[in-house]
Amino acid sequence: MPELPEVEAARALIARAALQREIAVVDDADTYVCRPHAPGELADALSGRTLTAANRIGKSMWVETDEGEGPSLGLHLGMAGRIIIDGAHAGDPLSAAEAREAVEAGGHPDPRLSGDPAWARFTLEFADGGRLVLFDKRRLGRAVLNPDLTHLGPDAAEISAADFRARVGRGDAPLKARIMDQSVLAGVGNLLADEALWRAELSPVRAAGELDDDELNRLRRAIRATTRDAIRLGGVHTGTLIEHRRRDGHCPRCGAPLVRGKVGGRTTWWCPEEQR
DNA sequence: AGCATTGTTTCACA
DNA sequence: TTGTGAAACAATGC
Repeated sequence: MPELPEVEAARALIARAALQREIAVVDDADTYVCRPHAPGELADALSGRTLTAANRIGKSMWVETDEGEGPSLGLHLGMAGRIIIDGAHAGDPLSAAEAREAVEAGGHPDPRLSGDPAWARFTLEFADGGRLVLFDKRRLGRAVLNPDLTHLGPDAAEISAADFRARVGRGDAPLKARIMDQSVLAGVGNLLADEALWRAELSPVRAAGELDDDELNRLRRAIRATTRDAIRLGGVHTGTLIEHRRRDGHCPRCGAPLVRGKVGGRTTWWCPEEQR
């Protein structure tokens, strides 16, 4: 589930709990998660270094070492990854209820994390004995050295209104596919897209190039608001539409039956009455 | 048992 | 050349 809000929570966790700690041991044995690196390459590059800054664009994170003197460590949570540092975690909440619990608990203790070493796909063990773990049941997360982020568009939470209109408001592709294209705009995933389009009352299937300036501005505000709320409430799953779509299948605002279809190759829910 | 799944990359084809 | 859509990737959940 990690989309921009979950990744931002993971980045903040790293910034809060992992910086200024010397790396002693690195487990990079999972060659799929660490592809294209060979086992030992990340360990050789990172051992003895200290993490000094945690950054993010969209769903991609990179952590600097030794004030930028050392290699950077790229981290991606993929479809189901989370970051765990000394037992605290962020990323991939499995449900809205669990996300709320995690926020209320503050320290985020998670019973599922005890005794599941098989799902620790990449580990930094610090000299003080603590550890940072990329925990990922589905193994689609990544840990790489010096990640190439040049193909990413501006972060969805930071982009200016003019830049947003210029980048999103063009092309024949469905609007939803356009805002999920990470080279156009970085950070919007399947659930955040549905929620933001519903809030903006815009149809996911309209051609992106057809939107006028007012509609594009409205969509940008909806993406920002949805992102902000998701960070505050504990994740994308706390979205209003997201919580209603399977439960009763009706629009939470007007009560019309929601439509379920495929847009841009992804399952999409929307209100045919309000989203035009 | 079969289908769906939050993400990204690759490839076929317009 | 651009850009769209499907399939593959790994593994789990319903």
